Amino acid sequence: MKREKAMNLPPLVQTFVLHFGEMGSRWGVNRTVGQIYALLFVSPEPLNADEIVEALGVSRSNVSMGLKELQAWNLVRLRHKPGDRREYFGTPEDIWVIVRTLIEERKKREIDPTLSLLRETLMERPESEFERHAQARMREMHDLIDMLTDWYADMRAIETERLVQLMKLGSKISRVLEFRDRLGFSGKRNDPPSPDDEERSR
Amino acid sequence: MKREKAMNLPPLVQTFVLHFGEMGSRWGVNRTVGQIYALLFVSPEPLNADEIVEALGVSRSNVSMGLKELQAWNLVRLRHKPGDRREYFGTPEDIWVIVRTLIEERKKREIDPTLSLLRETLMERPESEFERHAQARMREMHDLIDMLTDWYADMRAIETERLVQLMKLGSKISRVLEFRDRLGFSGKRNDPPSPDDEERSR
DNA sequence: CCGGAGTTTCAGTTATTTCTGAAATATCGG
DNA sequence: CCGATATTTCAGAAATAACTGAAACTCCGG
Repeated sequence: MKREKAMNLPPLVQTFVLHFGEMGSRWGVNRTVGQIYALLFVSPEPLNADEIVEALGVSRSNVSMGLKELQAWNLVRLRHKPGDRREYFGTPEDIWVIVRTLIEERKKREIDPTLSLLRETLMERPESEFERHAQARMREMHDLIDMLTDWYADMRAIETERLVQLMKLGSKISRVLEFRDRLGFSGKRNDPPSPDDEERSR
Repeated sequence: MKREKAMNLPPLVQTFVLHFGEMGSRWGVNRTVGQIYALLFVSPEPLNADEIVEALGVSRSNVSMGLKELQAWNLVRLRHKPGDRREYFGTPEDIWVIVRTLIEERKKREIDPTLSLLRETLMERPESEFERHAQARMREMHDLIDMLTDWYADMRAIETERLVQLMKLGSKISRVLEFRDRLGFSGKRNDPPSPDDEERSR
């Protein structure tokens, strides 16, 4: 007597999986994709597609598509078991890897296209007063996004342990600016002096 | 001869508006909402609902709902013109206000509900080995999100000018940690000494 | 408290997305 | 190369979300 079309999971896990399903839409993936990821995330070992079908009570093809999408997001790791042709799916052990990937992929989907469009649009020549103002506004947006992505690129390069330390500092970090100001730093420290140290010269 | 059901905008603006419409879905709003916001953002002065209808070629009621949603996001400012009962809509002048609002609202919609659920779920007692592992995994997620939101709360409190300075520092900021380590800081500065400075304990 | 401009609500339609089952394709051991 | 198993594709069905027009409501001046 195997129950079809219904989830078969311990209550704690089911709650979590259902929640991720609901949130999925807000995160730009569909319900099934959210559920699959939640399941893989909490699972002690990698699962194959049929196990996911069984656990979530959705169609095999749906799972296949969901896994494909998760792979496009770089969010799953593919594993193989000896003597078993089936593919097993898991999430990265290190949750920081997951977070970094999520941010990277969302940036790619949600920020980069707009940055490109803004760049292109700012090349055009305004033909009216309205366009002139619009372009000025777009430049503001472009410059802001540009700065944020530069900053992100810098942060991404910092290793996790150090990043955590920095974040723990919280707003205390801004005291570093007080130092700079008070001591009249021109921005050199133990690097060879670089001309763009004070302000980023973009 | 007024054209109905079609956009009537200068090319540059139209490109921008259409792009925001398309991106809207990735940003968790529908096409019309994205278009309305793009239009308001580049518009030199606030617009009333009918002007938006005219510019975008969508129905009056659609604009009404879109504006309502934008208000729920705190992304529009309501203006009134003397001797005119109609409401005029605009975006904040300062683009940083917009970015801050966006981040705040997305956090509210995309992060906070999950954090709550995790908190609740972590109160439960696991009934199986699977649940035990799942809960451990959820705790990892909870602690990470918790740290990130703490950090975010700190950053939010920093005024924009200073935040920009900090971001411009980029990865150079992490040298502040080298100082700490090299000088043997125990983490006190003008705060009371805290035992959890090296590793997190929260 | 009436008239009307302005706005919102909502039931129904249209468009879009998600999901499924069946068929097609791929992969591997023998 | 065959047969068995695993996976993907895809056209249509089901579910959701977006959009519209018409009606309802609000607010104000007179």
